[in-house]
Amino acid sequence: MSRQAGAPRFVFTKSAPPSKLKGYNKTEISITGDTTMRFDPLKDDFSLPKAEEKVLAFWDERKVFEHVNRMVAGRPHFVFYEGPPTANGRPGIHHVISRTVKDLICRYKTMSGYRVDRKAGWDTHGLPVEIEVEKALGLESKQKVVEYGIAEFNKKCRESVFTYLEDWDRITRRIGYWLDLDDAYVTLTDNYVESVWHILKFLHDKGLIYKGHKTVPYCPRCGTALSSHEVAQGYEMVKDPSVFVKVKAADGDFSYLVWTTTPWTLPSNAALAMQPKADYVMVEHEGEKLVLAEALVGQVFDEAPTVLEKFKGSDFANRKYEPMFDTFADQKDKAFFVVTADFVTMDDGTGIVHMAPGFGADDYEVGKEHGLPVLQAIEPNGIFKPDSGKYAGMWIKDADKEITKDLKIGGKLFKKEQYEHSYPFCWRCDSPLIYIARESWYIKTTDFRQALLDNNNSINWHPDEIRTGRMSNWLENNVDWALSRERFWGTPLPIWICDDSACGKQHAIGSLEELKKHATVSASEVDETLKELGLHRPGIDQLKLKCECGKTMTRVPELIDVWFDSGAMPFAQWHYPFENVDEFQRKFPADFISEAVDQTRGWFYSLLAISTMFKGIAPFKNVIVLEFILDKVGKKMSKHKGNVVNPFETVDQYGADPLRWYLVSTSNPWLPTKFDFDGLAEVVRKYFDTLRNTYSFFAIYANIDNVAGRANDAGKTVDAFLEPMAGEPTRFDSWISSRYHSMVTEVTRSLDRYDITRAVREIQEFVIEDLSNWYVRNNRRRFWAEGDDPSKMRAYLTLYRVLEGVCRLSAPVAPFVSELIWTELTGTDREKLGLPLTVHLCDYPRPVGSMINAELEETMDTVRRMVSMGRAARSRHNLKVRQPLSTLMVALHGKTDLDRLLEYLPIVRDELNVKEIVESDELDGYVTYSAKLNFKAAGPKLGSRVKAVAPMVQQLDSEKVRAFARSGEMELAVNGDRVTLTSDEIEVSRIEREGFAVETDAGLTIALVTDLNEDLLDEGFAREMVNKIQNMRKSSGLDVTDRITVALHPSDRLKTAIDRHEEFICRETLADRIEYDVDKARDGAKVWNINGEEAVIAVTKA
RNA sequence: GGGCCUAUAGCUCAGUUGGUUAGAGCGCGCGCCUGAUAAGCGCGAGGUCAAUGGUUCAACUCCAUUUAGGCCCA
Repeated sequence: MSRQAGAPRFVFTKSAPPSKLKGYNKTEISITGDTTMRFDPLKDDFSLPKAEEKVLAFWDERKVFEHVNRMVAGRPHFVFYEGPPTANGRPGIHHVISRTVKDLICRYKTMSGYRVDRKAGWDTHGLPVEIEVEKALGLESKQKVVEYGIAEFNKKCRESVFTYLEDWDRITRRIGYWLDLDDAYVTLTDNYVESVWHILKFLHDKGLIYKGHKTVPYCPRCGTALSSHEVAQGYEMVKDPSVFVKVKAADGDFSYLVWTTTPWTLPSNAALAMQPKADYVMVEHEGEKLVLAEALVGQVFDEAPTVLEKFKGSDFANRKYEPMFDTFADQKDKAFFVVTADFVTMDDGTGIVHMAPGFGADDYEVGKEHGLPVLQAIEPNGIFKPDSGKYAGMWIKDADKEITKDLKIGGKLFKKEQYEHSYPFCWRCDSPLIYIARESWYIKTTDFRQALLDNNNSINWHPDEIRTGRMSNWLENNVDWALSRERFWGTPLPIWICDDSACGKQHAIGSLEELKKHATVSASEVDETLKELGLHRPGIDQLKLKCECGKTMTRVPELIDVWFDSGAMPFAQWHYPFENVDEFQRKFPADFISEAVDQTRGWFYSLLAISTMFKGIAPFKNVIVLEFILDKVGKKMSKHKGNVVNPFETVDQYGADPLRWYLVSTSNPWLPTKFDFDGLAEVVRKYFDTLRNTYSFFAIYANIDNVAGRANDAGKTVDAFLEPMAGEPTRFDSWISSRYHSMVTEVTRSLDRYDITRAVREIQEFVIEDLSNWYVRNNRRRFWAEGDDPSKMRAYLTLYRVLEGVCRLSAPVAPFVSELIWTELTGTDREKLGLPLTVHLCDYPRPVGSMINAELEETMDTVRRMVSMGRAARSRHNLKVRQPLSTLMVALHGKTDLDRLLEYLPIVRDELNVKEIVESDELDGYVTYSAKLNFKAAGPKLGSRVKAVAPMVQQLDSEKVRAFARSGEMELAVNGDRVTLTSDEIEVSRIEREGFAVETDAGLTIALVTDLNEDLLDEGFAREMVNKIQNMRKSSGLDVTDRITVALHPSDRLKTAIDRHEEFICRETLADRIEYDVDKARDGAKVWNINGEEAVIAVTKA
């Protein structure tokens, strides 16, 4: 969207005549659209979500993100890596928290003087993508994909990965996550793949990539092996058949009792395994002789059978048996005998294990030792092979039943039960996984175990338990990385093997250039072959290499694990080492990353493993590990539970800032967060409304004095304009400044430690409690002063500075509201005045030590406590604050110095509406003393005598405690010993005696004198009158500055009071005069009961 | 089966190196205040700090076991 230079976007209106706007150009920077020379109070029809949209429009129009990036270009780098999501699913609420955390840290570091580049990234390969496309195309198996055509299929995959790109861009933008989406790294690009190839070649040429024959968890439906972290995601409790089979010995008149939970593997049986050291027995059961482990007899038989003979497992070694099925009858010479193996346990079953080396890791290993054949009656897709007899073409789970039935018919079934255990299913398609011996490529990560552990320890994990616990455990149990995948859409494994098996040479290709150099066809033919899909199947498969031996080489058919793609991003995002070598060096390793805890074995591991192997160091220094977001009752969010929170709707309703604030303030991001809309609404009410109202208060009064307009006329910032007019700071001003800087200390310290929640809570507490509920509340009157009263100007300046600081302080968390209020506050021509265009370019507040006055803060605490106690005393004695009382008596018990409090007593006087405050020891008469041992102080000194001393102290009578309170020392006899206790070791408390308005708290007792005389009553009536008139002003819709006329018909008692306080009443209510001819029927007239006296009151605009 | 985390008021969360009266906000009841605030203030009800055992003068806190939930690994 472009517009002509100088063309105004808004028309100047009403109270801001152009003549007053010399050198001012608020149109350039107005977010709210209020172009007048004033602070927009953000009142009335204010809507947070709408205001955020305006901020977004401002960011867009002024290209604020790009502007920020330009302005910080010369600064030191703070390196951030974006973990790439896949855009073939919709973004959810959990993406909002992860993006909030990332954005927050990046904004904080930017404001703290760093340059933070925020390169986006997209993960575009892998099985999840293929599954989606298969579903869309209705392809049910790998074979169907081949029939459909790999080229067409992969083209669809390439389109699919950006299906929801628009949603992702939209949520990213809407929640204010500043990310460079235009310069994203994309794992499917040739440049990216080429960098990955470079690393793979590096590893291959170091001998770290090998081809193994291993038993892998394999999804028959997806047609691929799964990595361990994929398998882990799919465990479920299921009931499987548990069958006990009688296997006839070939050399004796008995049967081995064999147990399995996978009957479909029985036709692929090659041997039986027994524990060599364990005891076995031969028992007689229904006329048959059965062999099983002695330890398991009780579990297998309901009634103990007769034991005929005892053996050791080793006694059966190498003894032949008759195969259960004739599928592999031709293997008779090599198979079907008993082996002994240590892995056989006595935990369950019969102690005799059915061995199918084709379908089990232990079976395979043991089989290799004993030279057993790998018998596989089924295809990897879970279907029985055509030559496997009657089961041919049958699905394994169906075959379970058939096989069991056949065993029964053949008299070979001993018994059949259901067995409940946890079994892995494919995390994508939910098919049961099978363990099957496959050829697969591996990376020897086990060679780096120690380096991985060391590098892991160099990382600051938040929380630290991940480093010491979960990640360390995982690394200690590291197994070689199963790299290859037998699929279609992914980075091809760049290894070519000579077609001549006698030669068998392998060649890993590390670049496109190298590929062209070694290809059997010309460079341009290579380009032509790869034109359509780049470095992907099927084009890449067609390219052959020339082998040194003169023959041709063919690429292996496999792709690589998609985790390798994302783990290679520190390098591949720059197309390193082919380009951007400097860029890479500046940005490796990362200072900060953040993802959810499920990435421990995913991205966190793949990053760490690749960087460790390739560069020897950890690829990131700090990481915040996020927990999941659960629903309100703590259940995991999932589509079929219908408890998924839609981030778009949530943001539209509540606003992005409250959502961000809520997510990071409600609990630490590394704890599971229970998402609750009520909590979110509370954040809006408690924090955002309070902050906005505090700002509005400033805006309303500052506008009455035309502060913004006059500052602009003077060509000054608001700050610089107010400063010379401001009087000396009051103690209140100094206090709020001190509190502000103390809070900044806490916030920056927390953020530097990545303790986001702590920081946000500090800000929130400060704004609500200190700024709004104490500073503004107690200083309102100063804002009402006429003219350029110095105290008022100081109050403006103080409040202005704190608000401006809070905006900068909260900008990383709440980027919209901060921007909105900050631009309003500084709303003259910021750039001309040397201010940044946006709050996000400001320096982050740093505490100024000289502004902090700990003593002042402590004293104010006491004052607040005093007020709070006074209110409690009034409340309990039913004394309204509007009724003045003569005297507040205060007794300070040593700890606080009254001299320090003196200056604040007017505050207390106002808050509690008393005429005078006196310090008095006389309070002793109003209270009863009691004492309690201070265990923390006295415990270490007294040790086990605590138990004896504590009740003695508690039982001291009021007089003794009072004496102690004065002397500060006490001697007690404990079991013959004399113990001296000092004032630190005993807590004295005072309890109000019946009939007095007394409150007491540590170090402080107050008493209200509750006697009322005529003068006090008169003043009480006058205050009531003011209150009623103010209420009527408000309800009749008068403006706060309108002058009024008051018409009254009071009782005689009231009239006396009004006469004596007429001036006070008029001043407080902005009344020009009070008339005494009120017509009860007149519009707006109301009858009030005032402390038992009646009055008719009417209010009209003068 | 193993590792890590979590369990505190009806709800969401604090709780320092162990110290006896376990706090806050929301919600609830009563009262007050209001010339910024859909706010605020005061009082009240509401807790076997998941359970059991141990260490200690003293345990929400440290140790062990158990239960429930979460994540990860088998």
